Amino acid sequence: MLSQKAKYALKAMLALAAEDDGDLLQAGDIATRHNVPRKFLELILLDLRKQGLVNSHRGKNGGYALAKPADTITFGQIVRIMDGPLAPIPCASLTGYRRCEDCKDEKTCAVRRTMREVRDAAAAILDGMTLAEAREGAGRKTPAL
Amino acid sequence: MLSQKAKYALKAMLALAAEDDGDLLQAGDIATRHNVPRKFLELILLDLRKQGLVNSHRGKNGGYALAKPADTITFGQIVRIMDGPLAPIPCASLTGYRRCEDCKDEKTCAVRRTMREVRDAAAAILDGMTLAEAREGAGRKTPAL
DNA sequence: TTTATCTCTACTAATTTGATGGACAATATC
DNA sequence: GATATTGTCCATCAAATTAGTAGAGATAAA
Repeated sequence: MLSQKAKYALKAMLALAAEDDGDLLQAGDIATRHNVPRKFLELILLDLRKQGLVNSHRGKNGGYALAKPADTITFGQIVRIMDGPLAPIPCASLTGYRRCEDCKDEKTCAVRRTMREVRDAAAAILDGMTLAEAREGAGRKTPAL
Repeated sequence: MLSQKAKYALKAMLALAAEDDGDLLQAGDIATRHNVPRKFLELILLDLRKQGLVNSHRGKNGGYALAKPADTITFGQIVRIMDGPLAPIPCASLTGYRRCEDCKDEKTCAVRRTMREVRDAAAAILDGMTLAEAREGAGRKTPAL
């Protein structure tokens, strides 16, 4: 399950991706426009900044902007920052591998094998989806003529 | 994330699938062999029985067996019983659709579109994996000669 | 100096998860 | 029929996670 936090993060990043390069967007604006609790969103943006996905500017007329081009930021990066590894089970994770305490033989475990497939499929989709692509697909900032 | 409950359920169903048809396996046996807390496993098996995936027999020499052929029971069925819908987010679910409260326009929502893809990919894998297949892949009951 | 904004820490209420314990019901065997 | 064994069912519980909220402080523009 995707947490609310991750969902809000994706929406916020899409909102930032919709801005012209360098334009700042304020937490309050994003919160209002996307029905996200404001203080909660601030925590999320803070995380995203610490992970280098957004830049922030304090003080009057402050706000946030993407730290990198929209076609270099993927859903996968954002989801992992918020919710951790994509794999349904830690023993099937690449980025957060952890052995199952109760597992007798990992090599032949059908659960693990199958969940690895699920992980790979999810990773292919989420790591392949950039903010830029998502923005195009969703309809442009300036509606088509 | 797959819950412990779902993981245990998959392991238990695989254990039952490894038995010869009709042979009963007791909760205690499964629990011991797969390092699953016994009472917790009983709850799981009860759920699986209520959903028609296993049969049970009470009293001495009682136990559980698959209610249907192993090639007609999928990981998808088991996981849905334990953890609910496969979709990462309810608005992308087929079996458990629920609108996002905060969503302005579902049709153009890139988060939803992408999570639907993830759901479809996961469903394809999990609904395609039967207990029979998993059993073959994992090595047979009687080791190869 | 004022005001608007991000930053950071701490806290909390509700829910979910992962169990455990015990009484009861059914079944086989002696 | 008594006894041992097994599933059924209900209640409870501790720990973790989730989804926020509150408020003081830092920074920058006007």
